[in-house]
Amino acid sequence: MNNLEKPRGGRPRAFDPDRALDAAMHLFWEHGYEATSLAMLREAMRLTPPQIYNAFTDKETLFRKALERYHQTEIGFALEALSAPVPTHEAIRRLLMGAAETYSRPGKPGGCLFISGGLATSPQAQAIADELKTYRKASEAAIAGRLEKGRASGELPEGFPAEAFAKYLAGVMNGMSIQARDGASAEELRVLARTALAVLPGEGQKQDQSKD
Amino acid sequence: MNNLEKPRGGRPRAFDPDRALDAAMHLFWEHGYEATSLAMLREAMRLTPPQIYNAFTDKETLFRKALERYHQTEIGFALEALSAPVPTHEAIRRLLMGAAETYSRPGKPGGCLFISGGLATSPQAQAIADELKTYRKASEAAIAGRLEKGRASGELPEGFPAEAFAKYLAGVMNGMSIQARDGASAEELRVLARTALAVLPGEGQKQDQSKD
DNA sequence: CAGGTTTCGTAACGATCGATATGAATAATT
DNA sequence: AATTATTCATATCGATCGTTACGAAACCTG
Repeated sequence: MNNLEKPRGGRPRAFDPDRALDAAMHLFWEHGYEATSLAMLREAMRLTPPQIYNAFTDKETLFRKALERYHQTEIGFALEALSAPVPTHEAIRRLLMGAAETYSRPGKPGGCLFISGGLATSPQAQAIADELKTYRKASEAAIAGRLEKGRASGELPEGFPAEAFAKYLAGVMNGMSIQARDGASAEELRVLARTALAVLPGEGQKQDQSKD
Repeated sequence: MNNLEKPRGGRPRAFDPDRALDAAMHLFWEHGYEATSLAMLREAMRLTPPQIYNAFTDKETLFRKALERYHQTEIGFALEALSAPVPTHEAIRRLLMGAAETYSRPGKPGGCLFISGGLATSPQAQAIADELKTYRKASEAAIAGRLEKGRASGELPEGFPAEAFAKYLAGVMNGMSIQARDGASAEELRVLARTALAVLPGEGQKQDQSKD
């Protein structure tokens, strides 16, 4: 499982597994798990089928590793925002603004892989759908954790419904992902995010639609 | 194209096309366009392949007719809400609350067919993805139209950004669709909708989270 | 250099995909 | 009754799906 493990011998790889995984990730990001065929992967990764299967076991394992890589390389903004030593409102603002940028980055597929990867799947790919759902639920839980922290510190009201609010914020981010896929620009997503932020207590509750 | 047109002769159909189309619609709703195979459709519609192809031309046409039927039979709440002779805030409230119910109806697939039907597709199904996007954009435009009407009538402020707000509301509904697919209950979706509504001017701007 | 190990390229596997050819069966029309 | 039109059921089409034998090639260890 570790890329750093040295083999005891044998013919060396003629390709960089991480670069190949990157190509696969972008393809899954664009077309989803099931709609991405081995033929497409073969062309994008510039590998033969046996090379893919030797390095990544099978299509499902390749997709799971693509998810891990996406989590590590593409959406670090989320953990950064939620763990930054800033007020709760600012943390959530960074989260939504980061999503606005990340979901509409030029040269990358629009939206979030955790959604585009497979929302409605065939029964055979149910495990993949479940895996993606797990990632989405983890995001929602992370938001809830940050909000509860804000409530504990007194930034948010006593009876603030952290979980319900996290479900709202996660829902907004999911919606942004779809809007991004439908062509929304980074600026449009920022405006959407700013509107969504207006319901969160803190930061003086400004209701205007002017730019930052 | 019309179900009411009488044939000049020939053997009569041994099935009800509308019931068969309903079965297909639910299957597409659950699994999306590409992940729904003819074998699955054959079983759910209780028809043989030639029956399906004779009545609906091909899989793509069947899906498009399923979209039309979904639009007519499942999401009438949207047009009702937006065309009802009620204040703007109430119209939008009905829209979001209707979505909360419709996206989590027992016995039906979670979420909205216009999203679950195919968000990320193979290149061969690009036309289907475009068609779904057109439906989503039409929804957003309908919301924008209702908001502009509210602005024109003086219910909303002079410079109210109807289109940007419509993009926010459409995004929230898209997010609700995904939350519904991830198992959110009608009540959870109503809470989400109520939170989202708080940013819309009118109705006294109440910020509490209590039930209706 | 011989033995062991891993990856290489070529070719093809069985399963499933969407879609159809074929001819019998059932209706309205003449 | 004969003709025409449409749907029926059976069987199967070629293409693509994910996956894998197979043997040669390229490295490390002894």
